[in-house]
Amino acid sequence: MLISLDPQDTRPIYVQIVDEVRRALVLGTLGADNPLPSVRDLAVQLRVNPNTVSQAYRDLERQGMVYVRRGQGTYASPGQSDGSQRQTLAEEVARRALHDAWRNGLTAAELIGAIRNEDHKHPTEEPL
Amino acid sequence: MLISLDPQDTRPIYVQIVDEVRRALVLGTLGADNPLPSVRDLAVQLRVNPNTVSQAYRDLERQGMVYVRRGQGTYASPGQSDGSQRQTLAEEVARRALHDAWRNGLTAAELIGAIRNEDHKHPTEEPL
DNA sequence: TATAGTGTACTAGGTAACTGGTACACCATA
DNA sequence: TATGGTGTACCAGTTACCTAGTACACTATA
Repeated sequence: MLISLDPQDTRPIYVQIVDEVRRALVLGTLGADNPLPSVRDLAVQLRVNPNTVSQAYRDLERQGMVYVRRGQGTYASPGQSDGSQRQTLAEEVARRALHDAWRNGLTAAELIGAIRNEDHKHPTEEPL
Repeated sequence: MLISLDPQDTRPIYVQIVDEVRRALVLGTLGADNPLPSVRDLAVQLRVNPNTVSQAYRDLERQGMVYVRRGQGTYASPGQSDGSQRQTLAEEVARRALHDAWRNGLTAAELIGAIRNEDHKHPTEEPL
C-alpha cells in the first residue's frame, strides 16, 4: 500500500492518512487482516512524527476500519470492502451532501442534476 | 428576515450567518436590494460582537451576494435567486460532494443512489 | 532473559481561527 | 453643522487544533 501526502491539501496530516487508508480499504487495495505499515515506518516515510500517524490509526480503530494488536501491529479489519460497508460509507457522504445542499437552499433533485453534470465534465474518477 | 444561531452547530458563528443569509437570498426570502439588518442590530439580536457580523457581511460581499453602501447599510445584490445563480451554487455543492465521494473510494453513481435513498427517508427539505 | 520490534501516554510548543472591545470613518438628515 | 445611524480598522485574548519529542508498555523471538 502506498500512502502519500499532498502539501497542497489543507487538511491536517492525520486526516489525510485516515482518508488514504480508508480509501484503500474500501477499494480493496488493502485486504482483510493485512498489516498496515508500522507507526514508525510510516512516520519515517512521510517525514512526520510517529504520534501523528498514531492519531490516524487510532481514528481508524475507533471507526472499526482497523484493529490493533499492541506490540504487534495494526491490521485491516475484515469486511471493509464488501457491499454493506460501501453502502454505509455512501450514506454518510450522501447525508453530508444533502445537508450542504439544504444549507444553500437547494433541493435534492438540483443536487443530483449538478452531480451528473460535474461527473460528466470530469468523466472518470479524478480528484477535484 | 430571521436569522438564528444553533448552539449545537460547531461551525463558527460568522459562517452560520453567511449560510443563513445566502439561503435566504437563493430562496428569494430576501429580495433584490432589500436591506439586511444592520451590523449592530443583528449583533444585538444574536448577542454577538458587531465584528463577527461584519466578518460575515464582508464574506457575503466578496461572494457578490450583497453590496455595501458605507454609512448606509448592506443590501442584497440583485439576481441572486434566479436560475443561473442557483446553478452556480449547485455546481459548487456538487463538486464538494464528488470530491468527498472520491476520497472515500465511491463512484458518482453510488453517491447519487445514496442521495436518492436518503432523500426518500427524509422526504421533504429538512436539515440533517 | 535480552532484544528489537510494535503501539501509546504525557507533555508542550507553535499556529491559526474565532470572537470581542474600542475607536474611527462615512453618510443622510434635521 | 450637529447628530445618529451605518460599516470598518486595529488590537488583543482565548481557545482549539496540529504536530512533535520523549519515555514508557507490550509482544514475539532468538
